[in-house]
Amino acid sequence: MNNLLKYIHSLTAFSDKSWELLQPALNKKELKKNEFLLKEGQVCNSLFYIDDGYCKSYYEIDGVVKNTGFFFENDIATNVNSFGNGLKSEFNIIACEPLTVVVFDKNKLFQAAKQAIEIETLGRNCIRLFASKQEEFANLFKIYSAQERLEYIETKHPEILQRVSLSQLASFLGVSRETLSRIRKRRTLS
Amino acid sequence: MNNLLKYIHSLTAFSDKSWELLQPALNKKELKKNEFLLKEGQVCNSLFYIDDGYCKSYYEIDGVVKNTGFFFENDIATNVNSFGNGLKSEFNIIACEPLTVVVFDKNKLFQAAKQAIEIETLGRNCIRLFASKQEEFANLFKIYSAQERLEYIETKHPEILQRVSLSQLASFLGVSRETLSRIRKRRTLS
DNA sequence: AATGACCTGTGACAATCGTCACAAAATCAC
DNA sequence: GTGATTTTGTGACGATTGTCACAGGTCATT
Repeated sequence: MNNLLKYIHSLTAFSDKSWELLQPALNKKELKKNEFLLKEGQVCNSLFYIDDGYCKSYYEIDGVVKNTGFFFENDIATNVNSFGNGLKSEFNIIACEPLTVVVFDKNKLFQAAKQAIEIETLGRNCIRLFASKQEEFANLFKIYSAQERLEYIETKHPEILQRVSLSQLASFLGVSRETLSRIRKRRTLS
Repeated sequence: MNNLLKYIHSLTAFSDKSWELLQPALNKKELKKNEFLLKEGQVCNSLFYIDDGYCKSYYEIDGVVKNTGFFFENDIATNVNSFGNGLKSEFNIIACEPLTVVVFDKNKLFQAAKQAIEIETLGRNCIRLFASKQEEFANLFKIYSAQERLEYIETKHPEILQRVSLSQLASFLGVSRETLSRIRKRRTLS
């Protein structure tokens, strides 16, 4: 839990008492590669703090996998829409490597937040970071071409390229595997 | 302020006392068409509750306008990244019609939130809605084609089509104006 | 060494898209 | 109403992309 505590302190002031109050909502969990954190159709009642390893979110449409997000150490993975509104999730979250997460249980988290405003503030900050990330990637598609999106990831988020295969990255960039391969080729020629 | 109060009550339990504590952070403002709520390069220190009219966020890249979001009545408009981290905004927010907004001042809001957990919770819920919306639109680009994105907007967010011109909508969908026009033509022929 | 699973590249071809240019239609200001 | 401005549609053409098919490479396991 040390990584989590550091992460929390980087986000907001957090007393020992708040940390104690938060404990009942936390649950450390180890997952094997390809185990699900969240399945399509389920309601998401958890936030997943990624302690070690990484996971991805993906839609499966007509049998085709479309990756929508990658979550590494010190990220929070969840389905905000399902978590916040109690709706069924339209996508999956799956471990891409052996994965260690700290699971925040929604109900117990809300109970704890009522007792300590620091926990409420922590929640707000977690969601703020999440929103910030989503905004960043949503805008990528509106202002950049496929090639520019790749270059953006290369400069601003090299960690993704270091750990995710190009096949996996392609749908995240909104292009086919073959197109991503050709974009890379085009550049080396010029 | 009636609309805002209803909006708040739809999000979270909110006492009269919290409402009073919140007042110093609020400031009603009227803007003409094409007035800026936020300019590129500025730090965003406000949340804008849209009371009447609508506005949009856009990047201007090499002189070309790229719309990234539209905000209507009962939406909150802001730059989460700038607001949360105190960074300069990379995009603009501008009134598309005569606009009435309630401006939340960041510092005064945070001060009020320290005194009432209900305000802190309100903040969390506002950001949660924002994150939810961003996630929805970010995923659109990863899982759908341009035509499918248009159809998604038509069925799930018809209010955008009713109020925004097709020229304005095009960059939001990540295509050129001409392509959007042809997608519409293609469909009427089949 | 052999096997199988996965990843990457590439050729061919059709579909889609961006850009430039211009015209028609709709809207706005006076 | 009239002229100006904005919006939308469309033709032409080159660039980019998706799809299908196949080949070579890497890596872990046996």
